[in-house]
Amino acid sequence: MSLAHALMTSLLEKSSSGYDLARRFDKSIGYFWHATHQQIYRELARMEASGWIASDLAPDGGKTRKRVYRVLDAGRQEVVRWAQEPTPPMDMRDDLMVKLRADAALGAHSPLSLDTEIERRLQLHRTKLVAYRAIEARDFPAGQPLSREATIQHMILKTGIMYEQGWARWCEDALRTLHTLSPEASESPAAPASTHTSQTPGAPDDRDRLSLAPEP
Amino acid sequence: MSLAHALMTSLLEKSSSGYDLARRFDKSIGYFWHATHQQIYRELARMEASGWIASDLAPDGGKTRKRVYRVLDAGRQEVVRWAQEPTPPMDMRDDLMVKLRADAALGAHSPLSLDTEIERRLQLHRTKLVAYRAIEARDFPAGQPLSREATIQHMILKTGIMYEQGWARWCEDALRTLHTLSPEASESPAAPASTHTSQTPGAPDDRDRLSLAPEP
DNA sequence: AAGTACATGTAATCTGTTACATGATTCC
DNA sequence: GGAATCATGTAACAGATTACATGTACTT
Repeated sequence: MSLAHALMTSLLEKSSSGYDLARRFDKSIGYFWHATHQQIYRELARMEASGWIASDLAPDGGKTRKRVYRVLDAGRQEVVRWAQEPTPPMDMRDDLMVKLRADAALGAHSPLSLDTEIERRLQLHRTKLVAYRAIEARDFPAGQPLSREATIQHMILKTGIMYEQGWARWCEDALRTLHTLSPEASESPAAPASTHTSQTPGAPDDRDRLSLAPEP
Repeated sequence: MSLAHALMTSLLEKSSSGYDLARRFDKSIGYFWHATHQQIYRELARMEASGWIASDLAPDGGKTRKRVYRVLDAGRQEVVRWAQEPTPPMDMRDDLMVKLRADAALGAHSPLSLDTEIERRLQLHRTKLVAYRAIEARDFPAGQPLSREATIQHMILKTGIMYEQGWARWCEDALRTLHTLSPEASESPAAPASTHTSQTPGAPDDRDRLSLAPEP
């Protein structure tokens, strides 16, 4: 979550202005985590107020308003502190999961045609995958011994590859499953035409499929 | 993002009060997407104002303040509309990625000991994986023909399994990589003791490893 | 009688998004 | 000279997080 720490990490790699930082962020960490220039400027101002970073005017003789930020020692220490505190893994929070659940809840009557959306997403994931693989081939040629820094960066890149590949495979799988489902849409032995999901009141049917309660 | 739609989906599956919804959400969709009771109450109020849902007092004769929400037709239509509009895949935005980059940027001098954190995360992912697999065995026994609804729910569950498995594998891999790295921490051919990352000013070294710029 | 779980909220704060504003510089 | 892009910001709002508040019902 902490954008400040992500920005400082980027500044540790290279001191730069807000604008440059925004561009660099977009092209590196931003592939995992997008931030607008607004957030970045606001956060830079705050971090400077906290004494984590400092800025100098660009060495272009005042031609531009550019201000170059660098990480101070307090900032460096803060990054170290933060890096060592445990953080929970992110939720996957993907709309597609909810849409699938909605599709299941609404039943075969309402054709949500999620396959179009999944197809679209498949293309997105494949595109990213190709891009990542190109970087891998360019920056981490096989067989070469890598420095500590490069090894870690390669690790990060491989995470992106794993992620996109996982989703691409998932999309393919989902499409297959949906296609086996749609032809016999109205032939399945589903409950006939109960438009509303409301149970008979008083019946405490709390046993959802997919709920994570261990057997009582 | 749209929490409202996620909540309506849950209400479509079963009408319930804010409190119950919060609990159910936590145990189903919440495994992918956490929401606090605050968000839920606020959102319920808004959705009622929009005419998407309506509430009745619980059929317990006013003993409790419980209000049971159900989805109205306008809400149902809104879910359908939303389900068909394209949504971008979520960022992965995982702090671990940034921490790894920080580790690389700070160099081998500062021992961030990320392996402890990764170990911890590995346990979390394994725990979830076990839980998901238990549900799978309970609710989707192999070989049984499933209804349309159950098939979709199984799909969602398999996504969770894929996700946790992917991260668990990643953690194992990362630990191995880090362990090959740490013994010879100071023997690698790294740049010697340049405490600051700042380049000689004027040298526009914009060629970050791991940046996604296609060859110029 | 005291404590836990139920049930619903207000308020403050922080993070994220969108729109608008402004002036300088570089490219054509 | 006009357009694009560089570079920095203000303002307003929407969404999420955390802390606090309040009262009832069930349990021991």
